[in-house]
Parts: sequence; structure tokens; C-alpha cells
Amino acid sequence: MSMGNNYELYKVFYWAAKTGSLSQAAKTLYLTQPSVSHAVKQLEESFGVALFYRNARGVELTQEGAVLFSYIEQSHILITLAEEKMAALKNLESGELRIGGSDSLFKHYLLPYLEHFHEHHPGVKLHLHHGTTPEVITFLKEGRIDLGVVRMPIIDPQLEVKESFQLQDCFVAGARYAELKDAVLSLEELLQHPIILFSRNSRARMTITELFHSYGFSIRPEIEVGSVDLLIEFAKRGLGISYVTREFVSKELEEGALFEVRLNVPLPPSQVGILTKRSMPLSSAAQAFVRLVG
Amino acid sequence: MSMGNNYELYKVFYWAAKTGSLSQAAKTLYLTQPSVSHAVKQLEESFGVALFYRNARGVELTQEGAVLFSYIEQSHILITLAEEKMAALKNLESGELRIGGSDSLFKHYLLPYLEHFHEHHPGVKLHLHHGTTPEVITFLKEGRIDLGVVRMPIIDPQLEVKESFQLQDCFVAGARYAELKDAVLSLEELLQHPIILFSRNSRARMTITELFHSYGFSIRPEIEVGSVDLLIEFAKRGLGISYVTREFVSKELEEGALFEVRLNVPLPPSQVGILTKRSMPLSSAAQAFVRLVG
DNA sequence: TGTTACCCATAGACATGATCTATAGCTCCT
DNA sequence: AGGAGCTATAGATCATGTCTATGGGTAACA
Repeated sequence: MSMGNNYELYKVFYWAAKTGSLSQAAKTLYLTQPSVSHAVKQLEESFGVALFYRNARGVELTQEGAVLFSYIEQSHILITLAEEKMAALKNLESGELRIGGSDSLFKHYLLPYLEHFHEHHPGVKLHLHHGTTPEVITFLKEGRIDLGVVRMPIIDPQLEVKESFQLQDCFVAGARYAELKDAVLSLEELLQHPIILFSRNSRARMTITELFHSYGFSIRPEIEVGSVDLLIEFAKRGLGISYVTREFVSKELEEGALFEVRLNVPLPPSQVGILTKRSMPLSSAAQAFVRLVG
Repeated sequence: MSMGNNYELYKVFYWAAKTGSLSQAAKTLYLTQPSVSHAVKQLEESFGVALFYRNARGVELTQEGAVLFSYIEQSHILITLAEEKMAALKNLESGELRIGGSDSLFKHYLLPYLEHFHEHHPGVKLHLHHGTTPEVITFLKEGRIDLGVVRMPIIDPQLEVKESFQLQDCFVAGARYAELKDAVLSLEELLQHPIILFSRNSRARMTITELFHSYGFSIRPEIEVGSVDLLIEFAKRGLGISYVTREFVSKELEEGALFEVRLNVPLPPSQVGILTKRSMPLSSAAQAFVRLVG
């Protein structure tokens, strides 16, 4: 029936054997000597075997005690390592952080945070999973990532959403459309020009399509691309007017390789949100990262 | 300050992780679910890290919990093995028994016991250390053997002595001395013949020397040998009259290869004793062997 | 869409069992 | 002979582990 001894007894046994003295073990464990004596006795009785022989200088392992010790010592080492590891995890000296998001968000927005985090916690391994918003959400729900970074809005009761950073989408063009540089266009005027949009299932695409609808127009892109880099590249080469996130082209705007095509209607800002799964507690690393970004 | 967690908590953690359910773990450990819940919580608080995420189907390890489990599982396996090993030691399915004694005692007296013991407890390894009585006593005091089997008397307060078996030393001769077969000799008459004795530092040698002294004679052997086998062999070949233990030559006496040379004074019997060190508890194997022999 | 069933968390009462104090015996060392 | 150090034992105490009772949440199913 016994189902094994109380593991705590093995801790006492370990120190008694290690120090060769019940009194010493007691000091090490912040106990009194009779407690240790009693604990050892319990083990001995449970095994029906003497573990120590006692003499005036302390205790010494019997043959059987030495056998037990050879196991318990290993076990004790493992537990000690485990406790150290857990401390390391908590202190972010170890562990891993798995983040899901789009390539462009990683590249243009999260990169400095990731750098900063890695610099301060070099022991924490970073795993970046790129994917579309729905993919990120799936990863998150499956527990394959700790947190997701996506465009808002997300409405999912399973997910905890923390709004983090506001991005502003806008239309940009290159030198080919220089005549638009100082103009303020209406939506109708904009539609005269070839438009380059991100692929159909992106949030930005849905947002802009809806905006045009709300004004009674329908926006049909000339070119449809699958990466933000291509969006930028095509605009720079004059293939059309791209709908991009302004923060992602700040360099090109400064250098003059691109300019913003201003409209006479406001374009809605888009919020970046940090997603976590409600039922899943955050790892220390994830907590720290959320604090950093948020 | 913590000095590590109560090891008992790790047992609970192990089963919670193993079964994926606090309720199941509780059943396994003959506890109630709240106890397990509480124990897990203590660990989580001590580490400052969530170990499980809870859902309607049970619990699942977090990243950190999985790390902890990888250590604790190993540790648990070791403790389980340790407990099994201790049971095996107690049941004499395992372990070792180290006996010290003279070759002749092993060969002529202990052998059947050793065979019997080995047959019944094949898992227990037998280590036989042969040596003289003082050597055996030293081994015993150094803890290098569990018990010693030697001729009595032994007077040593550190040692526990159990008298076991009585042996009778006697003089034997071979065909060459056939004329003595039915005679009853005096000590003086015996000394007319060449005597073969065991080497100087043996108990039998001291005993017989002392006996002759007490009758005013001095016994000086023609031949002095270092093994009982030689003692017998030399007697058989007619090199002299050997002083041997009767029980060790029972075969030769029966076969007629040797006969006993009777004396008109009684030769003292010699007692075999089983020695153990007082301060050292006997291993299960040693206990069993002592019971068998005693 | 209720309903059931199973899971875990929490609060508070309780009792077991670990721990303590006090004491005695032993051995080694001076 | 006396002291210092060790362990064993007995018995009192109290902390901590464990329980009961309860509530809330989620998944499965009708």
C-alpha cells in the first residue's frame, strides 16, 4: 500500500549522509537534531534496514545506506538543478519566447524591441513565427507561440488583446507620379491611377476596401502583391500607387524615393495589438516582452 | 533563505503532470483534489511562475512547467528505483555479503552454507576474503567485510561473537605410520615422530604449542606449512604426523587414506565463532547468513 | 439552448504528523 | 575524571498538510 515514502525524508537523508552527521544535517536544514534523527529512523523502519551506523563522531552509511545514497544523491542533484533552472527562467537568464506576427511587423516595428530584449536577456531564445493574422491566431490557440502581434481589431473571446502601437496607412507613389506630390486628391481622382494593394486576405486590404465602399466607390487594384517589400518596390518603380503603412516606408519618404499621396478624406489609423491566449498563463519571458512593448 | 522546496511537493507535481489532471493525481496519491491544487499552487508561488494551465479537461504543462517536469521526472524515476532497490536488498534479491575467514574454514566448513545461501538468494553477491584471524578482525573493524568466521576464543570488546560450531583438532597420519593405528600414544611418544604443523601464527598452532607446554614438553615441528591442504597432503604421503582439524579430513579418514593418532591426553576442542562489529548494524544478507549458520 | 458532468479554485475547519524542548547515554579526547 | 560532542528517546506543542463544502467555468450533449 505504502506508495513510497515521503520525499521530504530523502532530503533529510541526503544531508545526513552528505555531512556524516545528524546534527550537521539539522543545521543545514534549519531543523533540530532530534527531528533529523526521527526522519532517518522513519526511513530505516520503512525499509526495514539500517541506513547508518552511529558512533561518537557522527554517522556513517551502511552498505544499504550507501546504495540508497547513490540513488538519492543523483535525485537530489536533479532537483537542485531544477530549482536553479526555474530561478533562471524566472530571471530571464534562460527560456524561450515564441512570437507570431507578420514579416513586416517584425521588420519594421518589432525589430528594435526584439533587439533590446535580446540584449538584456541573451539567455532567452527568440523564435519568430511569421504568418497572416488568422495563422497567428491559430498558432496562439494551439500553444505554439506565446504571443502574437497583429493589426487590430481582433474580436475573439479566447484571446486577450492589448493595444500597443498605432500605425497609419497611406498611399505612396514614386517619381513617375511626381505631379501628385503637392496635390490633395479625392478618392475618385485617386482611382484614376493604378493602385497596388496587399493580397486579399490582409487586414489592411479589407480596411481600405471598406473605406471606399463607405464612400460609394469600389477599389480594384491593378497589382496585388504578397509582401510589403514588393508593395514598396513597385511604388518606387512607378508601377502605381501603393497602399502601405507610413511607418514602414519612413526611410523611403525621407530619402524622397517615395512621397505620400494625400487625400481629402481621412484614412483610418490601424492599431497594432498584442495577443495572448486567455487560458494560457504567460511565461516570464512573454510577460517581460509584453511589458517592454506595451 | 528558502533552501529549496519541500520535496514532497515535487511528488505531487510529478503525478499532476503525469496524469494531466489534478483530480487524477489526487486519486493516485490518495489525497483530495484541493490538496493537490494547493500543493501545485505552492510550487508555482515559490517559483513565481505558472506550471500548468488549467482547462475544463484538466491541466497542461506550461513551457516552464515542462522544463521543471523534465528534471523532476528523472528524479522521480531515481527515487522509485531506489525504493525498489531497497526492497530488493531487504528481500535478499540483491546486495552483497562479504565474509572473512580462513581458506580451510571456507572450504571445509562454510561451503555448504554458502552454497545453500547462494541457491536461495542468487541475487546476493558473495565476496569471500580469506586471511588469518587477526587480518579478518582488522577487515571487520575497517568495515571491509560484514562478518568474520574464525576459531575461538576471541576477546575483543568491539566485536560481537557468536559461537557457532565445534571442531576437534587431532593428529593424523598416513599408511607409513600404520603401526600407530591402534595405539594410544603419550605426548612423549608422539614427539618421537616427525610432526607437521600449520604456520606459526595460526590459532591451532598456538593452541597445541600451549598444550604441550602445559605438560612440560615442547613441540617442534619437522615441517611447517601454510595451508591445510598441504598439512593433509604431507600426512598422506607419510612425511609425518599432521595436526589437523578432524572435520576437515573426514573424507580421508573414511577412505582410510589417513587415520587418527590417538593420545592419552584429551585435545581441546576448538570453537568456530562468527564475528561482527558491534557498532555496525548487519545488512539483511548478513543477518540472514548468521541465522543460517547459527 | 439549456443541462449535465467534470474539472479546478477557494475558504475555513480540523487533525495529523512534523518539530521542538528536555533529558539521558555513549564515546572520544584532554 | 571531566568535558565536549554525538545520537536516542519521550512527550508536549503547534504548524502545516489535509479535509469538507462550495462555487465557477468549460465542454459535451440532448
